[in-house]
Amino acid sequence: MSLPHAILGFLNVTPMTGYDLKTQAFDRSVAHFWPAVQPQIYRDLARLEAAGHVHSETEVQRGKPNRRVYHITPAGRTELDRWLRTTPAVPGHREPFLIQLFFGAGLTNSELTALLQAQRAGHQARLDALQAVTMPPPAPAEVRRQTLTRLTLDLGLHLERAYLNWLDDALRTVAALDPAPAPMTDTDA
Amino acid sequence: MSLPHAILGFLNVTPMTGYDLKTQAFDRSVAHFWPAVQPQIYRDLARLEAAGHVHSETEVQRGKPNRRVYHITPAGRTELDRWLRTTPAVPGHREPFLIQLFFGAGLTNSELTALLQAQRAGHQARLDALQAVTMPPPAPAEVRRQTLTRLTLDLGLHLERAYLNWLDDALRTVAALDPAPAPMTDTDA
DNA sequence: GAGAGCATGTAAGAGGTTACATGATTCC
DNA sequence: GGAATCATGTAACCTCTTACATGCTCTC
Repeated sequence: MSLPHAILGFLNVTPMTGYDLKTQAFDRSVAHFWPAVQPQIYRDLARLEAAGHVHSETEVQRGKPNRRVYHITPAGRTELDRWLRTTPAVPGHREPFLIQLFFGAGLTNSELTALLQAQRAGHQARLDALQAVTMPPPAPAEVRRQTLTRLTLDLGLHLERAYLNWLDDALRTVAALDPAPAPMTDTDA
Repeated sequence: MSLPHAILGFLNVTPMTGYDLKTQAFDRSVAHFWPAVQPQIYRDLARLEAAGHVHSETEVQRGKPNRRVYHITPAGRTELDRWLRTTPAVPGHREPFLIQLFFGAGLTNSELTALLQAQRAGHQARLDALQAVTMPPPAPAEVRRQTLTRLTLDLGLHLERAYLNWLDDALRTVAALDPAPAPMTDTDA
């Protein structure tokens, strides 16, 4: 139930269209901890409107498609405010790559290394992207907001660095493994 | 598409029932990077059987419900083997708590601290659970498998420690924030 | 002429969660 | 007497992803 609340959070700052939410809001600020695709944003906007948390007005444009601009309502603001104080459970972490590693005793050392290196490239790219984010110069009225934004970036940096450290450890560990063939199963042996 | 392959991975070691998979296999070894609930396991077993990757036999028991024991088929083994070599994308990370932090400038310092501390408790509990896992004594024939299992545990440890470090930083940062009221929105100001 | 940007959505499906339903045995 | 363990599933629902569909304008 977090995506609708993230939408409310953005609309609470300024009214926007679904398109704006996707390209300006999500993709540029929260994508690293809450990626959102476009059909989902439109669907949740429709639900939020049905619930009375937002309302929309169509702006006619010439030469461009009409814009449907969404505003937060007082009820939406109340809901956002309430949700911001709830305690979310720590989400379960799902890592397909670890399933491969866990069941990968039948792979050769070089196959394992290739898997690890592919992950390494992916996480390095993420770290690079996070490091490329620039924060605007601190404005006195925005210190609180900017500090919290900075913290969300910092978590990404911490986690990606930890992941990369582990990958480097794992690459060394795998390189040191006895390359003796490990049977896929007991019955194969 | 990882859960069916994890099931194949377990059945490749030994035949099991859906119940065994849930209570013996998933909950005791891969839950920290791939939690699975029971209806999902039964559903994927049905799909795997329809695809010819597993087949089942019913064992009649007295005093207990019948057991439906699933075995991997040669086709299932081929599929597992193929999948283990594919390169999975780095999954998007979703953290509801960071949405609260990102939009939490309207909360008081003590409300922010409470949110951080609730997360801290959750992640500390996870770290404790990971540290409580004991590995069996190394058996020569199992070195390769055990090393890979050890690595999956290590990633959990790395990430939970990094998360906790960040939470401690964040708690200090929030404590040092000017507690001046921050308006929820521009229009509220 | 091709591609990017603006702007709206629908349809279909995969994956995951929660609640419900049943029933015997064993342990406290 | 009550809870846990064994063992099967169904039903309903929510979230997220991918593919499809449309059409104009501006820039290269």
